[in-house]
Amino acid sequence: MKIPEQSFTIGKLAKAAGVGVETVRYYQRRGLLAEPPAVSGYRRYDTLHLERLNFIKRAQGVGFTLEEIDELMTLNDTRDHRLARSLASEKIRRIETRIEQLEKVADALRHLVRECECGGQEMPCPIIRMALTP
Amino acid sequence: MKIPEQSFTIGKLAKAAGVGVETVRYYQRRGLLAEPPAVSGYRRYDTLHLERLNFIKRAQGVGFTLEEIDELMTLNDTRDHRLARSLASEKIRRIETRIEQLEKVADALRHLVRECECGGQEMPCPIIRMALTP
DNA sequence: CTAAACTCCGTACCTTGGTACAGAGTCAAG
DNA sequence: CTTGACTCTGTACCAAGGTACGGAGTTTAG
Repeated sequence: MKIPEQSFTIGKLAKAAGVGVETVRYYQRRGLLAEPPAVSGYRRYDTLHLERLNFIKRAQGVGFTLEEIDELMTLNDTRDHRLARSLASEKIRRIETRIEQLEKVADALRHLVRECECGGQEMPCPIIRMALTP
Repeated sequence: MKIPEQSFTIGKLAKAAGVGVETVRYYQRRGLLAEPPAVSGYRRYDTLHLERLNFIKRAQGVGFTLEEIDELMTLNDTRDHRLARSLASEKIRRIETRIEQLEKVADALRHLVRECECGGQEMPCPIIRMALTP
C-alpha cells in the first residue's frame, strides 16, 4: 500500500489531475473531495486526493454524474458490492432507454429526409410539415 | 385552408398546447412565437399560434433544440427544402455519434458488473476499482 | 358589485458542471 | 527585500429550457 508522503498545493494537484483549480474547489464545495488541513492558510493535498480526482474523472468518463459518483464513493467506504452493482445496472438501463429513444428519433428524421428527397419543390417540405400532422 | 377566427387568451392557448403560460412568454422572448395584438392590454391568440406551439413541441420531440427550431421555421418561410434536409441530416449524424458514445459507456459498465459478480466479496469492487487502474 | 381568476411586465431562480473575478494574504526566486 | 506567482474566500456568470414571483391592472362568474 502507498503511504502518502508528497504534498501539493492546489495548483499542483489540479495540474497533476488535469483539471482546473476552480474545479478542485468546486468538488470540495460539492463534498466530493475532502478539504485537507492547511499549513498557514494554504491547503496541502496528498496522493490520496489525487487518486480521488482521478476516480472522479474516470467515473465521469463512463457516464456517471457527480451525484452518482458521490454515491459510488460512499459505497466504497461501506464496501457494499451489491449496491455498487445495482447502481451500475440502473445506469446501464437508463443508457439503454436513452439509446432506444435516440434510435426512434433518428429513424423519424431519416424517414423525413427520404420523403423530402423524393417529393418535388412544389409540395410543402415534409420536414416542416411534420408540424401539422400528428 | 383554415381561417383563424377563434381567439384565446394566453392561458387558454397554453392549456390547449399543453405548455405553461410562462413557456409561451418564454418563446415570445426567444422570438419563436409572434406577439399578437392586444385588445385592451390582453393579447389575443388564434389557431395559427396554437399550430406554431404544436410545431415546436413536435420538433422538440424529434430532438431539435429551440435554436434549430427557429432555423426550421425560418426555412419554412423561404421554402428551401435543401437547407431543411441538410439541417435534418446533420441532426441525424449528431444523434448517431451520441448513440455510439452511449454504446461504449454501456459496454464498459456491463463489463464492470460482470467482473464484480464473478469476484468474491473479499476483493475490491471492480466498479470502484476502476478509479485506480488506468 | 365584488371577489376570484386571469393577465401584464420585469426580474430572479432552477439544473449541471464548472469558469471567472475581486480583493486580500502568502510564498518563493532573484 | 521586492516582485511576481500563487492561494484564500465569496460571489457572479455560462448554456438550455424553462419556472416562479411580486405588484398592478382586467375580466368574468355569481
